[in-house]
Amino acid sequence: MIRTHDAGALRAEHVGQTVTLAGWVARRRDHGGVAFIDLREASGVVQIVIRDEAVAHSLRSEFCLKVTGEVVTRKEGNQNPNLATGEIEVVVSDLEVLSAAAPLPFPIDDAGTSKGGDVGEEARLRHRYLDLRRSGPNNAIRLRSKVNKAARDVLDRHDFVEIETPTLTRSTPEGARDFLVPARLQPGSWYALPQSPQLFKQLLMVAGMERYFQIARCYRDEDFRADRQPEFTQLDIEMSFVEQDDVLTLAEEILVALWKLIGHEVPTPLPRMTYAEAMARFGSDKPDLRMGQELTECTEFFSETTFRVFQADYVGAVVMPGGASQPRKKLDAWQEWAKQRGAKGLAYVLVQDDGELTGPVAKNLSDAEKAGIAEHVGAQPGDCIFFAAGPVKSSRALLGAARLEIGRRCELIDESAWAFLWVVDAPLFEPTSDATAAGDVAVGAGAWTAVHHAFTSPKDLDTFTDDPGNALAWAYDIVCNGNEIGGGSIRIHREDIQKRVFEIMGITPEEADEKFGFLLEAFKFGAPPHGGIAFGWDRIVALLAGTESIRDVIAFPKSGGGFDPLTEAPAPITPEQRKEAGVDARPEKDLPKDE
RNA sequence: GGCCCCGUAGCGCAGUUGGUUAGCGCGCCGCCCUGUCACGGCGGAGGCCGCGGGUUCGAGUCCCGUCGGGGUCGCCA
Repeated sequence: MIRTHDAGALRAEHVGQTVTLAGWVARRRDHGGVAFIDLREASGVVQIVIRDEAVAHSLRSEFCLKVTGEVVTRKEGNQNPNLATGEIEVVVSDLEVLSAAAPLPFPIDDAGTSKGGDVGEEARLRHRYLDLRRSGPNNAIRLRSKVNKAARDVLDRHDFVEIETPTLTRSTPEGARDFLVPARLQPGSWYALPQSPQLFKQLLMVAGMERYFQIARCYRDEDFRADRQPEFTQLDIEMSFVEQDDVLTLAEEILVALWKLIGHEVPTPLPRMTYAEAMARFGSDKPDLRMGQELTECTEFFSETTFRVFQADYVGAVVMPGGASQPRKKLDAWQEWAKQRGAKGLAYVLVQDDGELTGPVAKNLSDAEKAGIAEHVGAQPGDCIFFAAGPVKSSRALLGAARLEIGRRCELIDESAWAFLWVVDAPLFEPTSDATAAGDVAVGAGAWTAVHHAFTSPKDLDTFTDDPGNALAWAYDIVCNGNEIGGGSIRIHREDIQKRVFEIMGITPEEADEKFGFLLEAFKFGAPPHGGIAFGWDRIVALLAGTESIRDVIAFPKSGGGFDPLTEAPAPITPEQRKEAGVDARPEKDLPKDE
């Protein structure tokens, strides 16, 4: 090693020793005859003292240095209690510039950042290697490594086998767009990058691995969102001979180990809620339980109403505490907010301090309705009641979004809380019209499509064909603070059940064979019952790191549009590459169109 | 794909109802400084105001288009 000691580990006990350190110039304070440099490396920071002005003068921020010197006690009054190494300093006898640094595009040092303002994300990503020298981003990536290890430790205790699956493969059944890779050796044919290792992990169960996991890269070619990257990571797990509870218990053990890293004890078992209950109470399949303001069902309450808007399949409400005093302008803004979400608007009633109901909707209510509604929805004088009426699903979704917006605006969310929740008993199918509104690549042409995926086991094997809309699945999502951080299911391992599921989804045997015949074939050879879960690793690490964006916990993330500002990928290719890759090759026969 | 916001010095930002020489902080460069730790002092350099067009006597400022970034809904588990 070039260094004899870690700079950040030096303490009073090292006084008198001659040490050689290597690191970067974090800050320099040149006084002419004497200069101080904060030398930074992975272990921390130590102050080095240079008495040779000729040596010190040319040093600049982020020069990479090797220094040799004696560790000495700092004089009384010269200690720096803000530094772990603040009782000592290293008096340099020899200094070598290992590598000089050009002027920096943005400040690296924390003090510089606090002086000069936050750095924009684009600049940070363009010089991500410098960004990662900064303490915040650096710690986030280091935390991610610890998170990986913590999970591996738990899984190792349970005899899991870590197995890598291919990234050049066939389309997997998640339903997003695939990234495609041309196959040079078979012009006209393409690999797909996996949207998840779903099919492979099931094959590994057939292969007798029994307990598989992988920290797996997944690829989905969808439009960008704050939370999304075209490539992202899952902790992917699959287990044989298990039931739902077995998977949930293991998942909880992992979550406990992860949150322990940041000093939080997650109490287990985690609460569970059915999908139906989550939708009814929170208007969401991933409720944020850090706040109250649950939705109230008012369909029954308004069953006799003469107000035409409320003569609907569903009427629900959510209360905004203190919302009655909002100025007209703010109430109008809520309408805009609702319209942005594709709703016609957001009906509201203001409960005045004297209990009188006002607002445009109030005059349409009967006296009996006016007398009872505040109590029915739990509104106090001074509150605002928002209503949504119409189809159950969209109305609840609107109220659920309103609930969260109320939480933000009224600061009802307990930011210090960690609220975990299992959402179980998800529906097996949803009407295709919901899923494929915009030409989705959903598998199958039937009236129903799988909510999770086509291999999810029905809870009731006898009745699901009769009433697909109400059939429940052995599927579960783990939710933390309103984020879905993982999900999985017990899979179908019986051929007859799988056939019936395909049938309901309108997948013909031919199509099934074309898309995942290899899996169905595998299932003919004594497939064990199995199930699993996949965690959204980027989001989990972001939560643990306390950052807003998953970009902060990815070493080299992409920015909007899938562009990497550092490498400037994606990039055009040469005509030669184009020809060789076979991008333009005409296949002998085109496959039938999707849909 | 729809809607909203932002592009001004290396970085973070200001720039009035359109007005003459576009500012501030940090950083950078030079000189000085022997106990600082967000060191300090003096001096200096650095701008296609994203790009293209238009309105105007005059555009960083107003209009149209375009590119880039961010957010959000659609989409995506």
